[in-house]
Amino acid sequence: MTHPFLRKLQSYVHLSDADRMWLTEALGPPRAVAARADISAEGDEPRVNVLLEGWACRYRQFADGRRQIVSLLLPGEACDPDILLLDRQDHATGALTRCTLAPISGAALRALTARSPALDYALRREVLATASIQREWTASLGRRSAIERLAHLFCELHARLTAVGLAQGSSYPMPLTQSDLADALGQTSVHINRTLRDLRGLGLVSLVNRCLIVHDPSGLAELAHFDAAYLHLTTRAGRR
Amino acid sequence: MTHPFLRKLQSYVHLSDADRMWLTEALGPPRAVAARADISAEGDEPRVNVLLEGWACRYRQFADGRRQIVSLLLPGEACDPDILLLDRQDHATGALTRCTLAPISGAALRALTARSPALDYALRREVLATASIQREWTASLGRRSAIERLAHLFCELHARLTAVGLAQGSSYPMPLTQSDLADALGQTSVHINRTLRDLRGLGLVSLVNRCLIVHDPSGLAELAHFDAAYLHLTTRAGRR
DNA sequence: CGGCTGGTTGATTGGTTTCAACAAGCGTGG
DNA sequence: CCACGCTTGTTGAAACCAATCAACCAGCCG
Repeated sequence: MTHPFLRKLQSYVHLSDADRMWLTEALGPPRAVAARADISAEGDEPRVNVLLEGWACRYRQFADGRRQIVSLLLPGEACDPDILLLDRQDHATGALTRCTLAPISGAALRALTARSPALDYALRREVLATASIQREWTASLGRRSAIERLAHLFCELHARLTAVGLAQGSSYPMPLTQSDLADALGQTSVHINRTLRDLRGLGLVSLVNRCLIVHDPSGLAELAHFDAAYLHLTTRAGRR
Repeated sequence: MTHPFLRKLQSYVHLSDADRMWLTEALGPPRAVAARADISAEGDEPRVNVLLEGWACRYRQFADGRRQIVSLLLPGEACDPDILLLDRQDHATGALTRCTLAPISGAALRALTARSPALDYALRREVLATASIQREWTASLGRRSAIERLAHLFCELHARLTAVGLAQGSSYPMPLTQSDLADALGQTSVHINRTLRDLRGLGLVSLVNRCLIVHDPSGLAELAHFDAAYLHLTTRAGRR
């Protein structure tokens, strides 16, 4: 059974059978985390976890209750391996749905990258892609309107989920609540609701049963000015 | 003469004399870039440059002219070394003032990290700090009000400039125009102007002659809810 | 049944943008 | 030398996008 972490890394580079075996062996015993529970808190000792199932996020919470989701973590994604260099985490990680995640120890990680140049490359590239996504979010929050922002996120999620084989054609699971979307896009849930209605009214998407259906992918991409280059997925693997 | 790149890396970890020599030797011949000129464009072949003098930024420019400055680069900072793994840049880099920068080749970089664990650590830590700053900017753009955002940026710049020895006490050079600030904070220059006036009215800062004077550092930090932890500067070196 | 979460809609407020005009500084060229 | 254009900063008035406040509904679960 190929897990999404393999799929994700293979969207960057071809992995040999040995690579795949090593990578799978490096994962510790998976553990489950309840929806809405914290995976790690600010100030914790850093640890590297790979998300095998479910959606999670990095977030910052302010004293007065305001919350900003800083990045979304989808199945097959991990937190930055280099984070082990720090002695305390600078942000919290939370489960948005029920999640299962597998730890990788620092030693296992070092062994992996020492053994396989391909894995080393794939892991570094994952870090670069994460940074690039973070920059794109910065640009979105700074300069895109509400409807562009939401459309852009939907496009991004479509591409990222497709890369790990979790999208069915032009629709995909959408477990986020409107509040979660609001916290990710720097808005209120009320306004997300209205923007969602507008997108529906334009015939671009509909959201039923926690599942997003993109009726007009190119229309959505055009509205959002979406260009998938920043995700750094290799087109072949990324497409399917 | 110690250059700011040394200062910056030493704010993370102690470097031996050999480390300092190796690092200095790794830098190629410095070149000057005019203010407002591009250092690299989207789609360029990636190269690692260290900024020795002047301020620069990473930015994204949309087709309709909207611009978002995604991160600021201060003297002593470099672009992500791992970027060499990619075949095209996903963002543009521009000089905000006249800059001088020195290239580091991939080979020189590999030699450095192979020779010195301290340098390897410092460079990785620089990457982590950059990522952390990027997350903080995301949080700022998403959830902070105009005045908090500006105050937070001023606090951040004070800490970062202090780390490379470019702040004089509680004031520092501020070469950014109000338009630049607007593009960094996701606002219009008109509103930056008004927000600046508000900060001045509160007696927190004043901005004269391209130099920012912080009259009430703790008041400014309190308004911004600023906590320097995310910069990952070691306190001693960071303080000076 | 009652309480809770998540979604929906309307009315109102308010922070920020947009548009517009103008002043100050500064380099350039006639 | 001064006129001119250009950039940067400043301020006012109006328009607008999104937040806030509030009410209500549906589904779910103890």
